[in-house]
Amino acid sequence: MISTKGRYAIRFMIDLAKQSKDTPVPLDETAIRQDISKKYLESIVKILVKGKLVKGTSGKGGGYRLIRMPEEYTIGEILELTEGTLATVACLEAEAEQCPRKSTCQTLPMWKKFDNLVHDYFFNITLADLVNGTFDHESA
Amino acid sequence: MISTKGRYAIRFMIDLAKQSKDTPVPLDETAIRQDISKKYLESIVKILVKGKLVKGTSGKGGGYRLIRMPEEYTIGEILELTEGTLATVACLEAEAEQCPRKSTCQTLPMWKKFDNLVHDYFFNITLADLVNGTFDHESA
DNA sequence: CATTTTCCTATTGACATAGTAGGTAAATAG
DNA sequence: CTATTTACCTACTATGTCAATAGGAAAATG
Repeated sequence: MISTKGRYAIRFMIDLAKQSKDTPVPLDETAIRQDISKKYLESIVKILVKGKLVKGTSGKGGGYRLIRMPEEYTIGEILELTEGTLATVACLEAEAEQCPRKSTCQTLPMWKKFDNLVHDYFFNITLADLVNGTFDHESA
Repeated sequence: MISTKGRYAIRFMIDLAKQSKDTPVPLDETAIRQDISKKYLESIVKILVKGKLVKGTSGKGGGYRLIRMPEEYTIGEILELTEGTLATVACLEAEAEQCPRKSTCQTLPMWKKFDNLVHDYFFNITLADLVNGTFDHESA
């Protein structure tokens, strides 16, 4: 399950991509436009700043802006950063210790293949795809 | 993220499929073989019984057995039952109320397509695939 | 009737989710 | 230089789920 953290983060970045010409976009505006609690969105944006996906500038006339072009962000990296991991089962997480059943486990191949599927899906969608609505057309 | 509930349920059913000739398999044995806490496994199996995926018989000589042939169970239905849902985002859950942003949401198509992907994946794997290790060979 | 087994209810500790509250620091406009 | 706007930071809370554990009641067999 993908939580609001990841989903709001994506919507925030779409909003940035659409608004920002040159000037940074204040959080208030995005929060209102996207109908997300400002305080909560703030905590999510903090993750994006730390992860160097967006840049914030303080003070009057400040706000947030993207660091790269929308085409250069994959949805996968946004989700991986905000959700902590994109791994779908515990035994495939990066920090997971080796499972003793690993060599004989009859379910592991299924999880591995699934994990690849998920990974491939989200790392092949860019922020630009969502902004342009390109995605909507190419999908079934 | 798929929790132990779903993963243990699948392992439990694989175990049943492998053991059961005619006699029911007691929970103790599966718990030991699969190295899962008996009491915890019990709570998961209860869900499977209620969902009519397995049948339990009490008393001496009792235990659990599959109701159908392994080929007739999909992993999708096991996961959907034990995990409660296979929906990957809240707005696509069955009980979800209509999102007001639905018509204009630029992320919804992505989630929908992803949801279909997940659904298709798990509903096209049967219990028999895992038991036979067929899955292992056909996968990358 | 004793034993084995499932079936049922309740509780627990740890953690995550989805926020809220209240402030400090930076930058600009007047 | 000061008021205002904005990001930045720490802490708290309510609710829920996860992964178990505990203890017994009911059913079935030998």
